[in-house]
Amino acid sequence: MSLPHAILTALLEKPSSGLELTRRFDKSIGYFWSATHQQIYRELGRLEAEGLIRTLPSQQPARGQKKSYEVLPAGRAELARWTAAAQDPKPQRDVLLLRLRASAVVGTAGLEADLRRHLELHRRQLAEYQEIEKRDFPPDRGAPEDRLRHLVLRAGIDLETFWTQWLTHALAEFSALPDTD
Amino acid sequence: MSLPHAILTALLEKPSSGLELTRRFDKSIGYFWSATHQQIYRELGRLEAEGLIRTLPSQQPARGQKKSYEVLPAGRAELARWTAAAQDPKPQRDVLLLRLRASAVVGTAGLEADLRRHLELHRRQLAEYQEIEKRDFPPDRGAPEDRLRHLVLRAGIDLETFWTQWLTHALAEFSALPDTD
DNA sequence: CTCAACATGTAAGTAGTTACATGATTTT
DNA sequence: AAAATCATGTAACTACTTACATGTTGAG
Repeated sequence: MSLPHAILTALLEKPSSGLELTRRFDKSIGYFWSATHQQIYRELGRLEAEGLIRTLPSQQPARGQKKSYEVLPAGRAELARWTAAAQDPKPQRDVLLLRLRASAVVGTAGLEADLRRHLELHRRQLAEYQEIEKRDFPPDRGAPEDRLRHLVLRAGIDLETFWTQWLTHALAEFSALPDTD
Repeated sequence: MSLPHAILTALLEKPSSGLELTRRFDKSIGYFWSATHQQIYRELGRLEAEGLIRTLPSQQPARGQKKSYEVLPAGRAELARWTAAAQDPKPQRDVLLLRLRASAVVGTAGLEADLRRHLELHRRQLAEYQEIEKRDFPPDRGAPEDRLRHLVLRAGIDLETFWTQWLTHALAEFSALPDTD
């Protein structure tokens, strides 16, 4: 049950319409919680039905017409409750590691090329994060909210750094491997 | 569509029954692809219907009675195909980072305790991985399959190392933060 | 003979994905 | 007036989760 809370956070940062939220989920929040526009519209409907958000006044609801939402006090309270509540980490799911393990059994043919591709993708993502860090988080210590957001970005940067290093190491191992296929 | 391939890999490593697979998914493969026994039984049924696996001969199927499976040639071929096929990395989903971002808006009350708990969990997981590394992967270079499996374990170790470091850093930031709640 | 542990399964619900539908507004 | 883009939505499907059901085997 995280998508509704991701949306509440985004709406508290700035009231938005469904499509605007979708765009913001394509960057920023979407870096660690992705969502499609279908998910978002459905969830906006639910949140409104539960009285956690409402459409901005002075907007007639109509298909094809923009409809912006804002968070109600009950929504903010629910978000605070959820943020503070203990939650166990979800078990990892990583397809690439699974494929590597499978390749130990059925051979590594074809896998190396995709590792290379992933390395390139992670390098690009890392560069994008570093760009954001340079732009939005100058070295002087900012307001507490900014320091928290910087922490989140740091996690993204460090994770992408891990992947680029690990993939580089994996590719080096691959080239030292006899062709097993 | 990764679960069936995780199961094929596990069965190729060693023919097993549903419960045995469940146990192995609680460690080893489950470290990066978790699954419950319900998922596994359902998937075993599908894989058998598709002709990718079969029950070991000399076993009468009966409820409550152990039923072991082995991979058929078609199953091995499908696993090899899937391993070699290019796949985009799935977008990240991390609840803890989402909660941290929410805390920038609704306050950090309660979150610190859970960060501490997560740090402890990741430390334990890291210790477990390092134990496995010491036991199963001695420093001399083993067979190619072992080197591939070691690579997978290295990813687990490095990821847990990242989390312990990042959480330590985050907690240090927290204690330097004014109470915003 | 009862109880715990082993073993396989069914049912119902939630979350996420993919494909498609429809109206409104702006551009050419 | 046609095409592109903006904007909101429906429908169907797949994967995963949670709760429960049922039979078998071995220990005390």
